Amino acid sequence: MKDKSPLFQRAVILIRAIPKGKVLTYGKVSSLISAPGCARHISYILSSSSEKYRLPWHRVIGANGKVSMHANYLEQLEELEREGVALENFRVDLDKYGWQPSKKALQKLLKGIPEHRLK
DNA sequence: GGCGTGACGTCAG
DNA sequence: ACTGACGCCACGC
Repeated sequence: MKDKSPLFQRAVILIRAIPKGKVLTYGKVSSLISAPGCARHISYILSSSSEKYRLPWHRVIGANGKVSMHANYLEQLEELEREGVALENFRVDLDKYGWQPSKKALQKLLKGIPEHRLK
């Protein structure tokens, strides 16, 4: 994906803003940046650019709080536990650890970055 | 410009 | 609660 893409930029900013000890799901990320349905794309961003942009990629998990299986998922489990996120059998309690940014905070974060134009 | 693909989501059984 | 089928959509070949 091009780094210029609004979808990409918004995703990167949002992911970087996830507080320590909190998590977001792929679907939540996509809807928060006004690109619902693009959950799969979030995964692409993480796998391709988490190093480059120093993303806290371990704080992004699948629906229902389930950690996705990927090359570094073991590292992800360690990171989460280190931040105090309890894991029970590859799962996180979203009610407890799910991040819910306020509308205001969200606006501030994404200020100046155009929304991705959905088809 | 068509076509397969993915660190996903949802729903049925 | 778990599994599989199917839907999804921008990217990249």
